[in-house]
Amino acid sequence: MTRSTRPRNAAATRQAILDSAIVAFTRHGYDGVGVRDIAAEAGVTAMLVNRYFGSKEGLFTEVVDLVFARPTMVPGDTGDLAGDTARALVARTAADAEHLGPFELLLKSAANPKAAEIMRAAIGRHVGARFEAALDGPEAGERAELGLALLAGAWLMRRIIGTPGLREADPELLAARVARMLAVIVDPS
Amino acid sequence: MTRSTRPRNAAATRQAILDSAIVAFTRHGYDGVGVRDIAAEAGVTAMLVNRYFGSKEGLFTEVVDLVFARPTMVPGDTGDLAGDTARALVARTAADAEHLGPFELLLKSAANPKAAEIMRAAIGRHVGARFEAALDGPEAGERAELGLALLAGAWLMRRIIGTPGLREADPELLAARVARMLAVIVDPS
DNA sequence: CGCCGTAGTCTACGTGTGTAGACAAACGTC
DNA sequence: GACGTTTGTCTACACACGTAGACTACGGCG
Repeated sequence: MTRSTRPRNAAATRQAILDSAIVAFTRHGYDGVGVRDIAAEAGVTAMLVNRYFGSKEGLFTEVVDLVFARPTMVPGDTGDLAGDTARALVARTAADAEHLGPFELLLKSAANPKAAEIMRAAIGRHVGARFEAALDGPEAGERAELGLALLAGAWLMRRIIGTPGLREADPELLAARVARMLAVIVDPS
Repeated sequence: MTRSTRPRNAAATRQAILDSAIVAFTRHGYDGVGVRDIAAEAGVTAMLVNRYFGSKEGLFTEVVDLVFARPTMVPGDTGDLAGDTARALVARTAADAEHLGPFELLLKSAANPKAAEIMRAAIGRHVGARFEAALDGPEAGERAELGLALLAGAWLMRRIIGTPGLREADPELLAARVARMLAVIVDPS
C-alpha cells in the first residue's frame, strides 16, 4: 500500500517500538494491548517486536524498567517532602492532565500476576529505593511503601475509577489533606 | 462423560454461576476470566451464563453490586474507627489470609474501562455512602474516598504486587501507622 | 398418560491472541 | 559489482474469546 518496508535503522526502529509500547501499556495495561497494536503504532510488523524483545513479556519488562527508573513524583529535597509530593500527585491526577507515568502503568497492569511480578521487581530496584532514600528514621522501607500505597490509591480513585468526591475536590484542599497523611510516614514521630 | 445434563433447578444454578463468578472475577479480574471458566466451575455450559445474565458484562455488574454491597472493612461504630479499620485491613491482607472481597475485585478489574465504570457506579451506590456515613464534618465525601484510596493502595502493594517492606512488616506496627494516616481524614481537624 | 414450557447442552462463527518459520530486500564490505 | 549479513515483511498455526442459534430432555400440570 503506502510503503513496503521502512528505512533500515535498527536503533531508531527499536526505540519507536519502545515508545509505542510505553504509551500503549500505560494506557491499557499488559492484557489490554496486543503486540500488533504496538507494532502498528510504531509503523512496523508484529514479528519485529518479538525479534527485538524476545516476547511480549520481554518488551513489557523493558518498558517497566524504563518507566519506573525516572522519578516523577518525589521531588528533589526542597524541605517539604510531604507537601511537594502531595501537590505533584494532585496536579498529575487532575482531570485535564496527561495521565501517563508509573502509577498508571502499575494500576493498569496489576491484574496480571506475571506483570505484577515484573513490576514488583522494578519497584524494588528503582522506586522503593528512591523513596526510601528520602526518609530518615526506622522502618524506612515500610514507611516508603506505605507512602507509595497512598499515592497509588489516590491515583486509582481519582483518575482510573473516577470517583466523584476526589475528582471534583478542591485541589489545594485535597493536596493539604494528602500532605497531612504523608506527614505521618515522613516524620519519624 | 459423567452426566449429560445437571438437575433442573433454575434458582440454584443461577446462584452457582454467581458464586463461581464472584470468586473468578475477584481472583483474576474482568479480563482475566472467560465465561467458559466461570461456567465450568459452576458445572454448567458457557451459554447458560448468557441466558441468565445477558452477557459477561451483565454478570460482572451483578457480581460487583453483590460484592460491594456487604461491608467488609469499615466496622460498626466501636469508637475507634481509624484503628479498627486499619487492623481489619492488615489482617485481611496478611500473607496467609484468603484474599477475596471488594478491594481485590476493584484492583484486579480496574484496567478495563468498562469494568471501571461499573465499579465506580457501585462504589457511589454502596461503599462510598457507607464510609461517608461514618464520618462527621465537612467534605465527608472527599475524606471518605481518600480513606478508601489508602486502603486500596495498601491492599495493592501488600497483596497484589507483594512489595517486601509491607509484606514483611510487623502487623501491629503497620496497623498503627495506617491508623494514624486514617486519623487525618477521620478527625475533622 | 400426554403435553408444553423451560433448563440445559451442542455446534458454530467470527475475531483476536502470541509467536514460529520462511521469504525479500537494503546495506556495508571486499 | 557480487556477497553475506542484517532488517524487515508475510503467511500460518493453534488456541481462546464472547455469543448467536438450533436442538434435546426433564418436570409439572392437565
